[in-house]
Parts: sequence; structure tokens; C-alpha cells
Amino acid sequence: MPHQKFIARLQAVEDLSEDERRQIAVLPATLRQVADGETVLRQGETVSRCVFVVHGFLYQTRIVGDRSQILAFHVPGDMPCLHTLLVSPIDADLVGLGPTIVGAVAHSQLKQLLDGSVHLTRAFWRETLIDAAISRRWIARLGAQAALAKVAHLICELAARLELVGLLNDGCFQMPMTQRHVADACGLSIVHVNRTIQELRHRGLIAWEGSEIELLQPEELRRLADFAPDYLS
Amino acid sequence: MPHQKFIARLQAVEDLSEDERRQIAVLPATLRQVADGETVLRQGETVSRCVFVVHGFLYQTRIVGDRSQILAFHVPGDMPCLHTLLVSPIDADLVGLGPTIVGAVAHSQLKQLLDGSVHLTRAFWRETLIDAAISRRWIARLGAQAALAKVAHLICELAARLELVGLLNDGCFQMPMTQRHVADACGLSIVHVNRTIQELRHRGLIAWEGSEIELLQPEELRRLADFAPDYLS
DNA sequence: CGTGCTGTTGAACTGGGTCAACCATCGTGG
DNA sequence: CCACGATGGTTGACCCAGTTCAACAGCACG
Repeated sequence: MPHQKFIARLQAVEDLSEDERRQIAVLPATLRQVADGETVLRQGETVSRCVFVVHGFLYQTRIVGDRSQILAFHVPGDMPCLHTLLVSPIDADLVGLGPTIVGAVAHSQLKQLLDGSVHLTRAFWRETLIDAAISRRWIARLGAQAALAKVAHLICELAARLELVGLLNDGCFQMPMTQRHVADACGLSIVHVNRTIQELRHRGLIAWEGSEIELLQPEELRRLADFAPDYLS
Repeated sequence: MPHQKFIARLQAVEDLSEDERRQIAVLPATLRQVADGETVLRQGETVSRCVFVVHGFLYQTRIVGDRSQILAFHVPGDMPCLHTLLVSPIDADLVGLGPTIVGAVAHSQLKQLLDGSVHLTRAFWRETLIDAAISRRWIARLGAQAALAKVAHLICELAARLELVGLLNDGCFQMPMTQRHVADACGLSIVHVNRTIQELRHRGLIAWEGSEIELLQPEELRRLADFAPDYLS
């Protein structure tokens, strides 16, 4: 059931009929294993297939000057390059985070499906709009928050998004993100991310060992991060 | 011809037929004068009409902690809250920048139009995707560039977007933006924006008096800002 | 003719960056 | 089985880009 999480995600976003769910489920998709750090799509590439995350994580990253900036993380159920259906080429590298399984659907197949249904088109459109809403929060985070709040916000957002697809258990989630990823996503140096995470640990807000992150005081963490999950669905 | 610039914008984004252009042109729209600093839509509001810029400028701003962060600027032809058609409520204040004229179309009218046309839906969808692409660049700008490059990038982007709607004359454009706006858009303090702009002037890259901004060495400025206009259409 | 906004300048300060170690873990190849 | 190099986390010392505070000038407007 490769499309399962993706359908669940769309379903959360817009109510789908039995028939619509079936139409998506029968889309011919090829599955593929992606290794940690492997580039799935390269910036500037003209894409002809939409990728969706079945298991694991992807992120989008872009070189700007001598730094690399992460533009987005993608969790199971997300379709990170849905926008390439209408806007080409892609403006960032799409990279695997930890061992990951992705599916791919041809643009042509997707276009054919959407041509036949205004409602499904709207569901997919809405999906991209939520992506855009997340981007806007990232702008707010990067432009206006201090380091501690930036990192806290990122963690809150990931937790909330994983909760939506049932991957948050008891305030815990698995994500093989290194401190370098956090640094690149928050526009901070690795060293300072390290100290910031230690501060979060020290305050008893999170636990983070290996790839397991736990929210110890979610309420407190959200307050610190000025986070509300209202924009995610 | 209130819709003129908006149609031109859509046209640039996706090829429209004579008939489609007419369908948009006859959409019932109410025009309205917006004063400098006047709030058109308030964060959290459930919107029932889409606003488009006829003349002047709007920007989206969001309070985060004790700062306010500008999330986007909108130039004539833009429809800043098109996303509210599918995602409510709006996540930022929409504010006038200088004396501005906006039009408004009821969601119901727009939905009716789009229900009848897969192609128009795609054109509007694409419009929101370009907005999203701009947001992603802002993330890159805010997360990875130094002050000088941030400000330069903002100026380059505005110039390029205004050029698309014919409002760039000979490297000059009118925009009644204050240094506070630049500060809020770039996540910098006003004082430092002031010094940064002086540096840009000093290097002979721009001239900026009152509300007239001129690119004196566009090529040089773009290099400094690491700017390429590829993502704007 | 004050009052408030915008731009400008100087001086002192600080959050976060940079540089440079060092440690633990882990996969790899000899 | 161990030596190794690579990667990720951690720490300390120093530095600097950008912030903060404060003052002032020009100007527009009621």
C-alpha cells in the first residue's frame, strides 16, 4: 500500500470520496529505496515524475553562497515536488534523510487524473498551499526568532506534522536528523545549534538521543517557540 | 480595466485563451482605495473575498514574539490571498504600502469560475506556486545571507517582479517602502538596514531617494545578492 | 509651530560565528 | 581482530556582524 499515507494526508486536507481514493490508489507508482544523503532530484533538473515519501524523510536544500540552506523537511505522506507538475525546473536539491522509501508517479498520469476531476485538483492544490503556509512560518522563524526559539519551533513543527500521519508516539518520534541539518534549517552554526539543543535538554524540554526525539514538556516548548499547529492542515 | 494587470500576470504564468481572459475580466469586482499602513485583512480572519492589487503595494506581516516579520510584498497584478480560497483563515495581516487601489472578488464567484475550467484552475494554482517559490527564496535569503546580500536580494526581487508588470523604467521603480519595512522583511534592525543601504549607495549599486529606487549597476547588484530571476514566472 | 515619523550617526554591547581541539562511535579494510 | 579514517557531538576561547540605546536632523502634517 505505497500510496496509503499519501492518501491519508490528502484525506486530512480535503474530504475525498471512496472513488477518488481508489483513483489515487491505482496510480502506477514505482517504489525506490533512497540512502541517507542520497540526492533524489537535483536543483535545476526538469522533473517528469512526482515523488512522495512512503517511509523515512526527505529534505530540500539549496546552496546559497558558501552555505547550504534547508528549505523544507518532508515526512511520510508528503509529496515534496508536487509543484513541479506546474512549475519547472525544481529550485532545490531533494535529498534523503536516513534510509527512506519513496514512490514516484509520472506527471502525465497525475495530469490525466487531475484533468478529469476538479475536486481532486483542488485537493492537490490545497496540498501545495499547506506547503506554502509552512514556508511562510519558516520565514517568520528565520527572520524574527532567536536561536533557542528557532530550534524549538522546528522540533514542534516536525512533531506536529508527524502526529498528523500517526508517527508521534507518546511525544516521541524517530528522525535521523543531525545537528548539521538543524543548523542548515535554522540558519545557525553547528556549534551554536549544539549549545542550543543542550539548553533545551537542560531546561527539561526535550530529550534527544540518536535519532529519537522526545518532547518532555510539549506545552512549555510550544510557548517558547511561539508555536501553534493551526497551519498544518 | 481593474483586472488588466491581474490578467496580464496570469497570462505570463500560463497561456490563456481569448475566452478565458474575458471570463476573468467580467468577474464582478469591487474596487477600493487603501491608505498607507491600512490593514486590509487581519490575521486569523476568515476571508470570503480574494483581493488583488490594482495600483500600489500590499505586504503581509505577522507578529512573532515582540517583532513583526514581513512575509511577502505584493505588486500590481498579484492576488495576495488567493490561497484563502482553499485555506482559511489567513495567517498574516495584509497591509497597504503607500496609497493603493485593490480589487476584491467573492470566493463564490471565483470558485464558480474555476469549477467550470480545469485550465483556469491550473493557471490560478500555478500563480500560488510562484508565490510559494518566492517564499522559498525568502527562506534562503533569511537563513543564509549576510545583511548586505539580504537587502540587495530584496531590491533585486522587487525590481524583477515590477519589471514583469511593466513598472520598471530604465532600472527605476517607485515603491514607498521605508527602512523599517526593509528591516522587518530582512530580519534586521532598522539601524543596520540604514547602514547597509548606505553601503549599497556607497558602492554605487543603487540610488534611493524618497520612494524612487534605482538600480545603478544591476549586474553587480545581482551578483552580490546571488540573485537570478528564474523563479518569478 | 509642535508632534511624529523617517533617516542618520555614534558608542557600547552581545548573540551567535569561527577556530581549534578532543571524544565516541562505527564501518572498513588489512 | 585491530588500526584507521570518517562522521557526529561537545567544549573552550576569541571574535565580529549586527543589536541596542541614545541623540539629533529633516520633513510633512494637523
